[in-house]
Amino acid sequence: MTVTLKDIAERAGVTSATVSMVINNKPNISDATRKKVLKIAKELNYYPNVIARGLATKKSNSIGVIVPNLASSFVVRVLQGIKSTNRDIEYTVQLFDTVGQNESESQLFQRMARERRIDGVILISSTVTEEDLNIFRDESVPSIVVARKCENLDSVYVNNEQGAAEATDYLISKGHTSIACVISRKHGLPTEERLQGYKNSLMRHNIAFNPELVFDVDDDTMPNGEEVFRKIHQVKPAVTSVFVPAGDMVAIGIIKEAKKEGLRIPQDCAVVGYDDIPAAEVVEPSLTTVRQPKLEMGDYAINMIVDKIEGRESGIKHKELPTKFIIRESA
Amino acid sequence: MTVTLKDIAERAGVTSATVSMVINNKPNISDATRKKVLKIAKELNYYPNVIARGLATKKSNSIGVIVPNLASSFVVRVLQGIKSTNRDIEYTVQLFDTVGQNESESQLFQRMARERRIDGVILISSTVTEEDLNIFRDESVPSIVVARKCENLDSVYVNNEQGAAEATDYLISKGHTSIACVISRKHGLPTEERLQGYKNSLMRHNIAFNPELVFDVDDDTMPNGEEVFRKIHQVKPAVTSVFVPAGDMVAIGIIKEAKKEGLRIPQDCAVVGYDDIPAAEVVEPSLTTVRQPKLEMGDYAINMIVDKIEGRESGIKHKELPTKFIIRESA
DNA sequence: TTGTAGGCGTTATCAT
DNA sequence: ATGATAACGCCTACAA
Repeated sequence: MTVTLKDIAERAGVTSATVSMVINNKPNISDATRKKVLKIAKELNYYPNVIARGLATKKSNSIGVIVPNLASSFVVRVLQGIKSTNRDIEYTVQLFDTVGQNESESQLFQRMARERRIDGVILISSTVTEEDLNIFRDESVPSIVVARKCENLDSVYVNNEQGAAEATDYLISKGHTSIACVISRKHGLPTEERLQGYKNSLMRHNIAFNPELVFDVDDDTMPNGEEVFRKIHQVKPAVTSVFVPAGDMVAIGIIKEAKKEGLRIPQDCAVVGYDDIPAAEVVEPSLTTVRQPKLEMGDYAINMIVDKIEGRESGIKHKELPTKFIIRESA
Repeated sequence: MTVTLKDIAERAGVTSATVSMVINNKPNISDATRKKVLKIAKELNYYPNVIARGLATKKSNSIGVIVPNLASSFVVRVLQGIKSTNRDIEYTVQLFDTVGQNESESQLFQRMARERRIDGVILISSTVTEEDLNIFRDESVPSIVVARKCENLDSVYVNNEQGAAEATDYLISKGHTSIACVISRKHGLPTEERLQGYKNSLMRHNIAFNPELVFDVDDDTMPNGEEVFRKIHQVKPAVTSVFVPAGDMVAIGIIKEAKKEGLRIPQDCAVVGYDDIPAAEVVEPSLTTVRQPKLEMGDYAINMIVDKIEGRESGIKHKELPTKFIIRESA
């Protein structure tokens, strides 16, 4: 049988109100009853029913994390950051993904908010539209978006422009002037920022931007990288390096295909990826890439959202984290 | 303002009881009121408060997933399986990990159950003791354990013995008689099973089991693989192949180190891993390995737990899934 | 310092 | 077919 406040109250000879106050560490309780109540609670192995508590307090004590796709190692890594910080926090994490769902992120969010399932949400998604993000602001549930800069919503993101510029700078410093750029257009804003960083770097070094050196890919997969390199390889005069904001798996595919076609990396063609996934260290030559501080983003996001929920913060906050350029062998 | 049953009831000129019945699709409601109520609900953008509902029905409509460590790609993959099946299911997934926590899996489970946070739990963990698992059985909340065979609890797992035997068989069929085996003892039962499969295979082929060819490693990381290969390389007479139940990252480390020491893979030393992680395709030569049906395990687990929660299943069920031997270049 | 009483939003059991 | 009413377990004024 499940034990409730009332059970404890009866045994202790007090009312459930008193027991409640003891359990919640409220002041103005005599030491004697406090001790007695706690003792009995322990004996009975009492745990408060969080649902009843939630109804009374209008809090669910849980935070929703909405992710586009658990298959993405980026997303998982941010989630790890969230969870490991979440350790010391009394909120439960509810996980939602939207891939293959008929509900959009914002619809899902709205429903969760209205159903009072969650006290706040962290949205990890680069693909929502600005318009959709407005729904997040309109609900009375705090939310923060990760990996995407966003004017009128809390957000934590990296400086993609700078990360991409740094990578391009590096290639240029190695003497490259013909640098292909492989992006993933459907990933929206971050892609644009990275592309801009690439352009900025070229411009700063007086290298003309050539739209024909920009290649588009659908997803961050190895086969896509292999395929795109075949196209890159046909460009005349030959490019000597490839920067791959689309992601490390594409970059790895490019390396594989380039080697297969007899090129030496990085001598004949240098490659720089984006993300720093585990496989980046495995491929040969190992992949030079732009690392995003994923754990830190998760960490910051959960702290921020808790502060919001508990009213310690108000107003819109933005946190920009730096990328880190990881030099390995491929460039 | 949040809209409740009562709000709808007032506008519709009925009581909240009636509205409740409409919302829940109960029979014996006149078409007229049903339509009217639904219309108003829609206008007001009503969503039921799941917490209040939970209190009344004594159900939280959520399932806990307890994982040892989100850093493990195995765990994440199972989680993916859970989530993608979870799509069509009205249960919410709450994620808990226990790494660095002072609560054990079973304590956490007990608390979640008693707090009525969850209607059922999926435990992905190979490291809990049999004893601890008893706590799971004792609570009145259904639970299922993934990746670990377990007598008196529902479970879904792979036939590790067979998977390991198959891998070993393959190496033997390639003419190897001196096969090192790299395990991770701290991972308990599955490790033992894999080791047993390795032994069985040797025995069936009349090859003496040599304990000195068994190496232990702490975690599934590349550096651990590199380190252990240095030891393996010192064995005289030289081994010609390595089977790595400890996991693919260790196997990849072994390949790297072996190449560094001038060996050709698989000619001088064949390597077989365990898990089939993404990087297995990336390493050169690509890694022959034992794939576990992770998505399927997740899929089965969530279906099973929902069936249990809803009383469609009772009694202890076990599901054994087959491993799949993936032949690539490293063996 | 403790008890009383009402409410949180739903569901469910009886009546009507 | 619908309405009253009492749970569900906890919290929180307010009263004593």
